[in-house]
Amino acid sequence: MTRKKIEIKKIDNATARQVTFSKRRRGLFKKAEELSTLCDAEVAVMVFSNTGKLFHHSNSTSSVEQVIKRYSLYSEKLDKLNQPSLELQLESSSCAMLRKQIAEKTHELRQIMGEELQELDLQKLNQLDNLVSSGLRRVTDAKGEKFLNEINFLKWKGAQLMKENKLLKQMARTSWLQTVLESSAPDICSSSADPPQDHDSSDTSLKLGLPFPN
Amino acid sequence: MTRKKIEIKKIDNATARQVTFSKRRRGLFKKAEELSTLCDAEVAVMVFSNTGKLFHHSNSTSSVEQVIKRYSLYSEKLDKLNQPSLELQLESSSCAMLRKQIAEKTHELRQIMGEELQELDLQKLNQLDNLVSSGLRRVTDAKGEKFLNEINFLKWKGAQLMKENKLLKQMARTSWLQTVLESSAPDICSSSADPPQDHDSSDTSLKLGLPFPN
DNA sequence: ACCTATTTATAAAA
DNA sequence: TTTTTATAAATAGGT
Repeated sequence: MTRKKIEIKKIDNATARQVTFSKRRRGLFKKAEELSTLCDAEVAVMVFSNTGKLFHHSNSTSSVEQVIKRYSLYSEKLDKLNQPSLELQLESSSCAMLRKQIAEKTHELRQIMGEELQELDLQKLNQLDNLVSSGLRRVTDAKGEKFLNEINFLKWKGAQLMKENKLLKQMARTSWLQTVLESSAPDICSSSADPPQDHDSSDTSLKLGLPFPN
Repeated sequence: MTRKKIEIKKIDNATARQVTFSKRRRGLFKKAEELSTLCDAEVAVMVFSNTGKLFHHSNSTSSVEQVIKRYSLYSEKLDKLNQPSLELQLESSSCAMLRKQIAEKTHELRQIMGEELQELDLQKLNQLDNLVSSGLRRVTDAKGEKFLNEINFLKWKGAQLMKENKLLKQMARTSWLQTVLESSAPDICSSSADPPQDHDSSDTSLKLGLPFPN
């Protein structure tokens, strides 16, 4: 654009092209800077040379990254381009895989619960039957064992309480006797004879096998 | 930059600023276009006006998005900015949710198959037992029905084949008789008496209830 | 990288 | 916004 007007088309001479690239790139960045300063605008410029080298510029108050981020808010296309990029692709595909796995497991669960069986052939049905049977056997066994354990524990606890109770009863009688012996008033006998009866009733509940005396 | 040289600082007059913004923006984009054409470069320019409006430009052979994508390959920062952005965040959290769901379903399946039952209390175990029982009942029922259907179908098919066979036998006898009557050589009788015996043997297999005569 | 003739961009005004 | 126009800025080609 001086000495001679040039046509705007690719410069054939590689050296000339490189020189022009440098000059005009600087000019472009300068113009960008001026625009952002004069008009209080946010400007970012990205340039890749034909050799693949990257040059970029943005106004001092923001980075190219910030401008790109802001740009992405305006562009639906950018999301589409970014989505299948690098780890996002993996993330997305892993998500799809996870969904598939869930679908499979859900289906498996349903078949085990006796739904959606039409698609299975005789052999598969038989296998499923065996599978669920063995599962049920294990669950039932576990249940039986746990119930037995619980029952045994309760029985043992009952027996313990019964023993304790017996002991307490004896002690109560003894202390009552002592109280009687220590005290010189004979008329107390009839009124303090009731408490041991309470002990008896709670003992009865234990003998009937109820979990707790109260 | 004509009529009067201006200082490069924010233009106070809003109208003048808007005019300059339009003109210089166009100038910037033109310069960008020229640079890309002359030097075979990839150029993208993004501009946000102080009012928040977006303008952008890129050379005709590529989009701003493409340039941003290429730029992001050079910038580690960009990934960090894009990763926690919009739907990717959702994607990531949904991924976590999906993983959780899979873990739950897997656990459920294992418990149904009689594993990892220690954590269940008596009531839960009983519920699980009932659940698996009802599932097994449905599976077993489905299996029984399917087997019966298959057996009935095979029986019916066998009966059909038996009928067909009988018919073929009759036809064969008839045609053999005709052959005998038509031919005047009496010594053929003994040698051509064998084929009907083959028919008989296949009949026998059907009568025994084997699925197919061969 | 510098020079400079010439083209381009653009500030101010309409 | 766009056009006009005088002038500043950018730059092609040469060194």
